[in-house]
Amino acid sequence: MPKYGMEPLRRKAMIDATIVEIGAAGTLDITVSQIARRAGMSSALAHYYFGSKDQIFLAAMRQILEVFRQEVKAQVGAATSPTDRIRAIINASFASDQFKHEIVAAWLTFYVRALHSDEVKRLLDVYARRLHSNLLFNLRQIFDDVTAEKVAQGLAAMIDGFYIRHALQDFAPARPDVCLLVTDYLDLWLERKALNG
Amino acid sequence: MPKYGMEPLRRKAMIDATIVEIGAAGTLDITVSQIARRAGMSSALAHYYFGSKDQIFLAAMRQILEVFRQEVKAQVGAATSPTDRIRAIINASFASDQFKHEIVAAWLTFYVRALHSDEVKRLLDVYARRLHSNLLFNLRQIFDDVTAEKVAQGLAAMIDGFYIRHALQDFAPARPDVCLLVTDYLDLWLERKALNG
Amino acid sequence: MPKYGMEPLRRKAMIDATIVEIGAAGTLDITVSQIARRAGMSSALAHYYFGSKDQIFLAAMRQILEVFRQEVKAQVGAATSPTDRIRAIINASFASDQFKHEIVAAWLTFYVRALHSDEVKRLLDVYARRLHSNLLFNLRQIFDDVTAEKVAQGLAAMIDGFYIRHALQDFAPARPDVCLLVTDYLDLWLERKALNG
Amino acid sequence: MPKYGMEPLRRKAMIDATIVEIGAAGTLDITVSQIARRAGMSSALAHYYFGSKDQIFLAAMRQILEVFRQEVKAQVGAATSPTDRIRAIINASFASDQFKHEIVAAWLTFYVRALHSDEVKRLLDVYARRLHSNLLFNLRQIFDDVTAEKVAQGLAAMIDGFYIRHALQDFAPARPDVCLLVTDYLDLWLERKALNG
DNA sequence: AATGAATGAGCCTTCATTCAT
DNA sequence: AATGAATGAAGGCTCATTCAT
Repeated sequence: MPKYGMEPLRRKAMIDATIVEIGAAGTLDITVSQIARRAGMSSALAHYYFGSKDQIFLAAMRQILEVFRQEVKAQVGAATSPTDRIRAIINASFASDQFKHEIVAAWLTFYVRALHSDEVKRLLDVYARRLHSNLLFNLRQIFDDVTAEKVAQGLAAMIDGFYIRHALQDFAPARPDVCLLVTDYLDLWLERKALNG
Repeated sequence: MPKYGMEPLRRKAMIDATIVEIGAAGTLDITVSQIARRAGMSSALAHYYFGSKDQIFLAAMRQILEVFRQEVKAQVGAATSPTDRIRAIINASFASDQFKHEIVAAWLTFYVRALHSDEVKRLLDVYARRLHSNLLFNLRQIFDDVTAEKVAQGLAAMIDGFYIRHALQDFAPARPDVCLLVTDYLDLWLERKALNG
Repeated sequence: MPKYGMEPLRRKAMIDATIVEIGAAGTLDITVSQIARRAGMSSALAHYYFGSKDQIFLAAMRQILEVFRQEVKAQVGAATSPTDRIRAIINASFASDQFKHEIVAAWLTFYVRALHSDEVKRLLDVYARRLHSNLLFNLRQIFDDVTAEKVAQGLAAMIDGFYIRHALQDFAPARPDVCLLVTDYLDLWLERKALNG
Repeated sequence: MPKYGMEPLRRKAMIDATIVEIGAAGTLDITVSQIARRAGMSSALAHYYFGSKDQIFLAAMRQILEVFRQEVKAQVGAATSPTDRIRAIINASFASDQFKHEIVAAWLTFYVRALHSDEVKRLLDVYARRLHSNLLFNLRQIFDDVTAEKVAQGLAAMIDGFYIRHALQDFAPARPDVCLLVTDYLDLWLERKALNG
């Protein structure tokens, strides 16, 4: 059954299967065979295309980060003011795609993996820095530099926090409420600014 | 050379070793033998006392949660007003003991484990609910119920968010700054309340 | 881009690549893919031409033996007396081509392979018998039959012995010295014969 | 079925099984499982005791070399003159134990392994150097230094050569004849010396 | 003629767990 | 109480070989 030009399809299938499998299992303790089976191929073929289990995971992570990047880009692109752009970033972070069970599970497992894999840590860092500079750039058009930095940190922490709580706690607020809460954090700062001059 | 009354000491040694080992390895992918070696005993004995690897991890987690509970209790007990008590909870969450590398690593790994272990999930839930009701109880003495709930959610998310960022990002703010940022979130709400009457 | 009449070239390329690869790796533990890559083709094509890995090795071995046969033939052909012909055989055995690292490695690995491959054993046997009868034929013109047999055995053993030592030991004598030592063995017998009448 | 104090027995069993298995298979391409099965244990236990396949092979090789060393020591110890001691070394090299099929197979495979394993090469080197200095020491009491070196090289080569031929060729001379042939090489040199004064 | 694609079989190694002492 | 001994089960990875194109 070998066919030509399968590489991109197989790679895509493996990456998707990896994310689904992590979600289903809730661990990185999943075997290459499991993933390959779900992707409809032999584990040998998975190695043929990716070289090693590590590379499979990295590819999956890259895709998740890339999809997220696109989401942010799209939402931010449609906004016109700094405040709107910040709200767009927040919304993108909680976009429904990102909030699917398996994606959140994947994020979490990647976080853990970052603790002892430099490659994974590097990838996460890229994401974190991009988010940070993105927020900071827009916040600086509203607040002074020191305040902007504070708000950026606070927003990022809140986003990550809700993300994780959503993954783990049944009584965590639902997506729309989460968006409102984070957006409201920005509003609180805007109010303080208005108050203090 | 077996001795009497060793059980509690052995268990304690294993639990401590588990936490240290998780911190050192940055994964839950550590073997019972590794832990046992660090605790100065054979892996067979570890099984004798705990029954299974799962139970070892659960015991370690219970200890971490218990230590945290004590920390909160102590700090909150010393406070006299609702606002102070909330600040005490925040401070306790970022107490230096909790912020040590290995503890944060352990937390993270437990989060992941919660994704597919009901037992772990239950334990985490207990912690989360306690924190939540603790915050809520004090916030309700300041804000109306709806607002209190919002602030509680926001605070909890921020705490978790900073916690994780601290574990993973080199450029995350340091402990004192983190405390200030979270406390400031409470202040923002107090200011809004003062403004709106 | 398939071409006509490629078969002999491809086969030759594979055989040469096999010998080089064995020399480079120092084992028979080399993969068909490695050889094929070095020969500039796909492993699938290698199978197409040779059928199996075993056949590839056998072909390589046949070539080595054939080259050696030619070498002996050429050198012996130029000699005119029995003594000279024997010396020619010795020289041919240590001809510089035969003494290259990869060839010696290949010989050694073939020896081992002979232990459990009848086909390989048969090939080695052909070589050994030819060498033996070659020596014996000439020795019989100098010595009585019993002595000739002894000298033939001794010479063959010495040749093989130096061959192997050359492959494995840093302090083994160099090629010219080896030739002298083996030739000298013949001289020792000639001297004894002269002495005893 | 675990019992105490099994380590030495298990190690011995594995080493013996390794040699037997190499002999039976005629390759180093034997699996740890095969060896372990022949030694009556699980492959996991084999790793428990040796750590890796490589270590198993090295241990087997060390034993073969050690047995050979003992053999030489015993035979040489009983001799009284330099000539006798050299003859003893020759005899030891072809001692019946050393000439068993599986031992010869093991030697050969080790030779090959030496081509790409420094550890194996080192072990073989130790053996070769010991044999060489052993021969040289005694030969120097008979011949001048230059001649002694030549004879030592010639003897060593002959020994190795017959060894290998014995392993591979059906028509190679039998053990007693081999001994005589090699010893005779020494005699040829003694005769030449007597002749030349 | 030539190759990318595909797989089954197998190997080394690790590990949680149990058992005899 | 404590441990060395022992194993079954699995997992990642490799490779000769075959198939579709």
